[in-house]
Amino acid sequence: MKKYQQQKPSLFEDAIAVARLIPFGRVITYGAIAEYIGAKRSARMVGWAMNTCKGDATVPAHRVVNRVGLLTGKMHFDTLETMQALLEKEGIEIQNNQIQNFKKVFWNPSEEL
DNA sequence: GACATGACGATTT
DNA sequence: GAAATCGCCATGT
Repeated sequence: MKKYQQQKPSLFEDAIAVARLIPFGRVITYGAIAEYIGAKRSARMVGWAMNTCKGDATVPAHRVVNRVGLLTGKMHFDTLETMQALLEKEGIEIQNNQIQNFKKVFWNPSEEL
């Protein structure tokens, strides 16, 4: 069995849980998730969590980008265009692997959840 | 069992 | 103000 499925909620589970809550047409940063789950300095783990759950289609990892709106994790998808394509499908403008209206589409769980 | 690494971000020099 | 460094937790080797 996978270790991260432990009964005790870990940063990974929480990070994944938050990622699952990202509404359509919105994005969030690794740091925001980390901060929301109480692991401000663990933005890395959020990305790692996405990697572990990358086989899980219920986790919209494409809506998670780094703090500047850069699609840093696109290389972990099936193809390099998968992530951007999904985001554009949701009405998010992307240019040069970077979200343009990042501030507008940014989803703050503390305010909107 | 120990060492190195990984979708990042903030702090310090 | 820019560059270098630390922190964080889990996974893979």
